[in-house]
Amino acid sequence: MAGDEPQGDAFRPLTDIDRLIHEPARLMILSFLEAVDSADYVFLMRVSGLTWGNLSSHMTKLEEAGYVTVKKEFLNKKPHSMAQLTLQGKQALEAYRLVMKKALEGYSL
Amino acid sequence: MAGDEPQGDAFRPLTDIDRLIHEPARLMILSFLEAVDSADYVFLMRVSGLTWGNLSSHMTKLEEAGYVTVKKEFLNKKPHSMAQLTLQGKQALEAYRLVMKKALEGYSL
DNA sequence: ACATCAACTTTGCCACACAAAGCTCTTTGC
DNA sequence: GCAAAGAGCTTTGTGTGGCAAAGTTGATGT
Repeated sequence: MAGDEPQGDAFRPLTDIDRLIHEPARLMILSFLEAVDSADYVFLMRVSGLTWGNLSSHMTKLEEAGYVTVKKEFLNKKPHSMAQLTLQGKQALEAYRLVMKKALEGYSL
Repeated sequence: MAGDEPQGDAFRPLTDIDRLIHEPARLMILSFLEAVDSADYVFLMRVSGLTWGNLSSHMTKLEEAGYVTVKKEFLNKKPHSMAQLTLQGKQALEAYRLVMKKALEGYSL
């Protein structure tokens, strides 16, 4: 009795897409982190155009999801946050890309 | 003085992506409508897996944005809603796809 | 000493996605 | 022929969440 819906449910890949990655700001951040492997908040802010507040909250969410790790240290007596993509984050990003690419192809009936 | 940001602002296509289309349910609906050119709510509900309530509110938003037109008539004494993608909707969808595809390529620095 | 700036975090608000309830007709028991 | 059920929606309610504004903490000018 698996699959309540009669049929055709294989035709909506977007229904359970990863909302955490789907948010544009976060997709940007993850993509950048994938490219550079490690970056500090100042760089991420510059490159993403986010404010400190938004960047901070997005990073917290990504960290809680286990998609990034953030190392906070003091660099010449100033706080400094370094972010890095985790394996889990990389895999989630890949999965997201697959689903999204498929959805962007459109449906040819 | 155009462009407050020093530079590099060409490197974030996602900042002003169309949020109306970015919503998965709506992207689905628009994609389906593009394929069939015209569909009723029952079909859209089946194919998208949305509830009546959600479909209704999403369609209202799409209509208000001018992305679809909805014609409501009585078919054998029952209400019947037919939706159709507008030119504006088709163009917006195309623009969305371009931005999103670019973003999914990732950033090679 | 006071203000300012850098690097954040926390709080507050507003929009919005989803669910639950409501609404209007029609059809189906009984 | 009348009540209950169902089809086809719309409206209301509610919780999540993104963004901005304010707050925090310490170092650095003046």
